[in-house]
Amino acid sequence: MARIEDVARSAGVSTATVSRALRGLPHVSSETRERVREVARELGYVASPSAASLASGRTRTIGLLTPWVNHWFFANVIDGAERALRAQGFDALLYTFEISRDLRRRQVDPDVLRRRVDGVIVVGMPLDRDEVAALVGLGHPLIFIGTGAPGQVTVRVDDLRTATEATEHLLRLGHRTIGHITGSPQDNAPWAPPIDRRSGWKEAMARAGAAPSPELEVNGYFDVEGGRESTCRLLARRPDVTAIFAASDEMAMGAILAARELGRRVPEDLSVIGIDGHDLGELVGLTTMAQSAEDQGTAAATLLLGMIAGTPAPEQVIFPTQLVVRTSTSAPVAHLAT
Amino acid sequence: MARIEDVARSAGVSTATVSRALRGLPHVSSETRERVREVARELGYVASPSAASLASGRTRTIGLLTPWVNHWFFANVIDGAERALRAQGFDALLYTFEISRDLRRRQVDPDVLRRRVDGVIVVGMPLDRDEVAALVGLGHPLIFIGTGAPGQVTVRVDDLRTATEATEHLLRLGHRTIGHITGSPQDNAPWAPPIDRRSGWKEAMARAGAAPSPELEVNGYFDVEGGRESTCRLLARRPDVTAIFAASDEMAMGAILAARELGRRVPEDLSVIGIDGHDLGELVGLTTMAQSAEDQGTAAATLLLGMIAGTPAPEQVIFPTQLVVRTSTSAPVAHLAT
DNA sequence: CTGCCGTGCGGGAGCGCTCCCGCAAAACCG
DNA sequence: CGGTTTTGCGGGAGCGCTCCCGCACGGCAG
Repeated sequence: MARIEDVARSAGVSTATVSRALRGLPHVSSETRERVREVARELGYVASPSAASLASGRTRTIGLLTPWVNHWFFANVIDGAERALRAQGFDALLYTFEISRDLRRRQVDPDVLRRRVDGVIVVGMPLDRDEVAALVGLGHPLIFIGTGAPGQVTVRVDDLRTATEATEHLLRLGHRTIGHITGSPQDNAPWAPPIDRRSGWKEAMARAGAAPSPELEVNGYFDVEGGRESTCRLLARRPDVTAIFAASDEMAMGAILAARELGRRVPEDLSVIGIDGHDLGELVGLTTMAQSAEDQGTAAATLLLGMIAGTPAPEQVIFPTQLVVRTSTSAPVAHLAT
Repeated sequence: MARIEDVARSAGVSTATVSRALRGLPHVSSETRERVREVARELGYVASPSAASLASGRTRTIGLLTPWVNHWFFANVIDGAERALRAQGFDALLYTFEISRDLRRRQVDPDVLRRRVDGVIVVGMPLDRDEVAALVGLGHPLIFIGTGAPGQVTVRVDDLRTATEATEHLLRLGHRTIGHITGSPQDNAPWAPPIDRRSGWKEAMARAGAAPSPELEVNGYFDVEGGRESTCRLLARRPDVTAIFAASDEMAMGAILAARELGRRVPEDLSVIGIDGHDLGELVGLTTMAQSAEDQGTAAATLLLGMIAGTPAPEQVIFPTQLVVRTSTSAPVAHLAT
């Protein structure tokens, strides 16, 4: 396997010049650069990343921390981020931290990242104060997507407003008793989407004079099964609920599933709206507040690479959400009748 | 930041002993090992991966090559693989190679992987002969999931049999004119799932005396939109089709969508079966041949780590698929009538 | 008692780059 | 035209590990 010295010898220059030539640094004449490139190609030379990292202290690698990749939001964010990183010659190192219903999530261990990455993107994962401090302690740029952290650069949507609009869509249709499916009871980080989404629902309800009672709130844990099961509980407790606003499309789909099981027609007997713009939303006619996860991934990656290059980044980048009305929401039957 | 020498000095031993002690190698007394560990903890010492890689030639990193991560199969495989890798202290480096309908997929460039990984997992991506040769040329263990390559270790399901069973399920219900949604016309690698799945359909049809005419075959490109659109084409061409076997759940969901648009009831006017066991299949009552993508990812990772450690691996690991009957398949209406 | 092997440990040569410095020659400048 | 900067390039000291080799010492078989 060719080393930089082989290229240097073969091109009749020093290793320093080969390094400069191949990396596009200045202080190399264009003829020399071309000759070095040619020789490198002939020898099939590829610089050793380990050696380069060791010598330079830079790894050209970004750590992607996420609960899972098999959920719509996360998969799309990662797809977008990975592509943007690769376009700039950076590698994406994946670390998952499964969040399950019962088990406490494994702590983020900064030691694993130490000297291994030039920056970190945290995707949709609320971190406690110590974890954030540990990541900051790595001394590399850090960026959050979806879930933020105080004082950290965050790419996200306006959760409060998005939730407000979703709720108002239902209110406008004439619903008064609107249930809300949120995440886990453990979601209590003040900078986490479920909190803001619940607040948006509460505020919109209160403003409309509809009481956002705690009875109308259930935990759906951000997955389909949680949405289904929590909807069953909600409807048993409050059969008068005519509409449900779920904090994610996956939970909204679970709600539709539950309605079907309970013999409630959607939207006639139960309107359902979610947040995300899940690919399969169309399949079930799900009305939703759509966001672009992929764009957020791309933006975060680009921002992070900028920070690594020394460009100051804005503390918040807010992405838009858009109401997409399909067939899972309508006026309540009672309302239609009058 | 503490270096190995700091630990050595502080513990009163040589760097060689620190290295041995911390990595659990023999020829270190247990008292020395404990002392070294203690000192390392106090100093917050973490070995530099770059330096270790450079010196040892091993990176403890695995390359994951996949078209995308935002598709059910791929996301779940990657989730499973990443967890298994991490459990053994290996890192997962993600490389996506978007396969789109029009654009030719970007070639796999082995140079990017060179000296960066100790092994490679290719997830559901048919590679041409040169690409396989290039990856083999890296000199590291290589393993395929879903899509194989001749002579390479592959983790997959029995696509031929799975397709046969899916088709036979429809035949048993009384269907005779069964359409098939396959992938892209460019799928021609003989070791790729779409090919085997089509063969399974053809064979089952032929065995049942139902002509598997090319007219019954459409390209769905393995996504929801492709499934929807191709189903519209198929039903326009052959309105007598009473059932569709799609090579993936995502395409099957597209087929259901199309049926709905065309005013065909599922399953009364059109039965649909897919392959995968997609999380959201239940939502639309999709009958499917379920497989566990996550288990395949875990198995591949475990196998690969074994190969790195020198354990010989079987050339094929076949995972089971299981018929899950839901509400998207039934006897054809005509059949019911008689 | 002698020879041999296993254990515990240290010395130090690499691994393959990057980057600081130094130097000559060319370019620039009033 | 002399001085100053810029450009092009080489030398070589690191970067922080791993691993080969050598050495001392104790146990053990013959």
